Amino acid sequence: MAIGYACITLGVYQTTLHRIMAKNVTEDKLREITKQNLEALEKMIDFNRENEISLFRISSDVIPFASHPLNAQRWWEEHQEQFHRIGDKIAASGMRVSMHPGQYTLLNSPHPEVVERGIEDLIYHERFLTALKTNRSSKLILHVGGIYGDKSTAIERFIYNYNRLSDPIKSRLVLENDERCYGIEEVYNLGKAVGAPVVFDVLHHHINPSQKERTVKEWIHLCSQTWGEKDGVPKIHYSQQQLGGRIGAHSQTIAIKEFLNFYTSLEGIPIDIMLEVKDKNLSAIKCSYVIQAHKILKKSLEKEWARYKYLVLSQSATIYQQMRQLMKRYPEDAVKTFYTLVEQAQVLPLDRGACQNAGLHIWGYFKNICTESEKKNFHIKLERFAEGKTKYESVKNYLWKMAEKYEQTYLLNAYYFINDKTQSQ
DNA sequence: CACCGTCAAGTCGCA
DNA sequence: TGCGACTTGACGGTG
Repeated sequence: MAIGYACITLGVYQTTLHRIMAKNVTEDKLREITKQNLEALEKMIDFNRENEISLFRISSDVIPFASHPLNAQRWWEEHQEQFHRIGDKIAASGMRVSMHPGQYTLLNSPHPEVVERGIEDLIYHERFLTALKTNRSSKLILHVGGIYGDKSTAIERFIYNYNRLSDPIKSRLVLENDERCYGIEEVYNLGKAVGAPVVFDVLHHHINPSQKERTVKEWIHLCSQTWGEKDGVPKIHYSQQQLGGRIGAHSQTIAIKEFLNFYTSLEGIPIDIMLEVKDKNLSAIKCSYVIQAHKILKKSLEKEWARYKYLVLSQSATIYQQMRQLMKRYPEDAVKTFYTLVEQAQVLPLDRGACQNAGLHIWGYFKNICTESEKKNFHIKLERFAEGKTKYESVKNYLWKMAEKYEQTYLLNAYYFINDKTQSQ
């Protein structure tokens, strides 16, 4: 039973994936970005290991233009050493990694060239997971695709092209219900027909339910049976609706209460849960800690507190104090209370006073080591923010640059610096 | 340095 | 018939 997150690790230094635009592509730049992105991936894997996250979706963007004619490099050979090192870390920690080709990867398009590009993309993803020396429980998740005016023909085309795929690809492919075209019943039947396991996506199912009267738990149970022994623990996707967002938009964070209701309703069906949520690793750690609260060491929650504290302080000094006291007393239900307080802080509106206060606290790291002009610059920026003349981002950006310059590792891994305009308005 | 338009790909739905 | 949404934040050009 593992809980994981997808593609991006927030608030962890140098885990950004880099890109290049088609018009700027050169051999050297592709090579450089590939190397850099593999280094970033390694740092994400390190973070997951250090925080006991054993389920992770690797971004398709690690290799730029991976399945595009612009990139003819044999990256899996050129960067073999990096792949092996990352793969060893994954294996050593018992982490399960997956990949999820995007919305442009289609097996059932009526346009042959679209299908061929789709197959190329699957070859890329399979090659990536194999370069990491993962076994076939490392999955490639795929949607069925479009309807093109005639669903049954579209499904036939899917089956036809699925059967053209190589065995290594087929042994990794898993099908997922989507929010528009193919509901779980159709995907389940299709999975049965081609012999592919099925991932049940809770939010997609909610938006695009199948006709047949079955409960979520029954569907999850049925889908579990499509997973063979070598496919690993059956997996589902879980996300929550962003309030006020487009239907199907993923929420900023996973609300613990709602998650626990869902989790309890499963009554211990053995599954892995991939969270699809904007705050990524933050929710993955939160959810996995909350469902096994009694097993969580104080040390682990202290690590979380270290990452959250300035973010909380910038939202509310009161909640910050409550959490400080909580960590001091550390009562029986500390884990759940901790995240409940974090959630309370997250929904508060922007409070310039609290932001200013947090800025000053962080400035404490620099006030005795900085130059006069840095000191002056900071106070000007903070002042301008307090007067409502600039965004908090400009203060944060400045503090970030200072943290980098003076190598304040503690700050470089603080959630305070996560760029997210929606989080603090 | 701050700001903002653009981005490799396919399909669907709407004007 | 053509364009925006989907999703997303980094890139990269401009002032």
